[in-house]
Amino acid sequence: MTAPQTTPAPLRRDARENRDRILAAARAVFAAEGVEVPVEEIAERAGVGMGTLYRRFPTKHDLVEAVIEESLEAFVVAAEGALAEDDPWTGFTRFVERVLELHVENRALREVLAGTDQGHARDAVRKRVRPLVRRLIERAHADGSLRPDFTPQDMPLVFMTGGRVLEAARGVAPDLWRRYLGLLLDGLRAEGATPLPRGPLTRTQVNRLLDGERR
Amino acid sequence: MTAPQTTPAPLRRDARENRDRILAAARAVFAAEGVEVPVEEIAERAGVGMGTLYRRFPTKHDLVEAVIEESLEAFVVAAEGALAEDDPWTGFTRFVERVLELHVENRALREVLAGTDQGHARDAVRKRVRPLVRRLIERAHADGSLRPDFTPQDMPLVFMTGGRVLEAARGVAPDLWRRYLGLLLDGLRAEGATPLPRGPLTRTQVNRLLDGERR
DNA sequence: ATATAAGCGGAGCGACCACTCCGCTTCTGC
DNA sequence: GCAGAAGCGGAGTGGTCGCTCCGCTTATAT
Repeated sequence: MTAPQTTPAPLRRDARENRDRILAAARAVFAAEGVEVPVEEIAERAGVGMGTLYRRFPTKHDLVEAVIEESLEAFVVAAEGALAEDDPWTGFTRFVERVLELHVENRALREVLAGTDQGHARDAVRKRVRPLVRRLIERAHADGSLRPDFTPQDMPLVFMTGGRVLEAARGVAPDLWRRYLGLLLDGLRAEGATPLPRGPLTRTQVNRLLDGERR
Repeated sequence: MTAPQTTPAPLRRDARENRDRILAAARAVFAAEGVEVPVEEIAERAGVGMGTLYRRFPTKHDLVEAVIEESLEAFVVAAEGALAEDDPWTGFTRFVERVLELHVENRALREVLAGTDQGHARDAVRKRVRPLVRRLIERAHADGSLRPDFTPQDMPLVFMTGGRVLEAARGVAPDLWRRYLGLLLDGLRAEGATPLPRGPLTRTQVNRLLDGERR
């Protein structure tokens, strides 16, 4: 077996151009309309046939993954930027804010992050972001700004709910999420925090939740 | 024209029984699985054919309306119960809590309330609940427990986000919403409230949001 | 130039779902 | 008990969407 050395064989020039056009179209359409759009719309916009699209991306999911991977990078950048902030509370809030801003620009991003459709790219990014988020939270705990019972496992609650407001108000008041976030963040401050009626999820539970509990 | 006097003509006994069985099946199935279930599943469970179901309820939407109407009543009851509470803050929180408890029991309820699929029954209930909620909020403002910049137009944010947590965690931790609600409610207290980055929606905007901004 | 592998487009397939049509059955008033 | 209106079931229709198939076209190496 000489298997591992699999170079994918170079594409013909026209094929490569078409691939690029497909990716560009998918980027634009997914960001603007979300991942629910029919594949045909992307093929049309890219000026190629269905056959061409499916030869390059055997599955709609593959196409989504390819496109979303780039956007997910911004997620990591947001976390790094937030850690660069001097004040821990500011860092924490900037991170949340920045991530939600990314969701505004890119509808597919939210659907993939919040959705339950497995996804290699998504998992990889989550793994990279996790330690950064942990430090963000630890710093804010340490300086007494973030309520001590808030754990990294609570982070999905913030993004899920913020994203929900965003999506619902899109087209009526695209920045309503900022108001909601203001309310929630006041609840995340250490000052005036009240005991919570139940503990956080375990890491395992978070994963099961994000992967879409087995049906 | 002798129009207005339209009595709907009484059903034959067997027809009436079938109608009841359809409603019972729909109630159970919608509550457990949500409104997305195929109509056929309800027909099957009721032991009737598609023809029978559609003669009684010309549209899936009609069936949903018929079933949801009863559940919506509990919504009004929750608001009344909350007003009976002596302490305004307790009343306010009990209301939110009770509504979310209703969502746990009935998946369709959330989809209809949070969804954007018009709905006569939904609108009627909203109209009835509105003054109750206003009083609930005014009371809590007056005694200084609820932050003064929280308005009735912010209420949908609470239910939308609470419902989102509920739905996401269903099957992993059905009561996770209580933890989330604890965090949010701490943000709704007057004590320690911080200025919000943007004002509330107008009533018109709320309506447009709840009706699913024209597409 | 030409052979050939790589690439192409788009009609069509299969699965799903709301909804309809119509020949047969059953209740009910007389 | 019987006529006829009311009711019934379930195969079929039309629309959507992901994905496939295959006869034709085109880049490229010689």
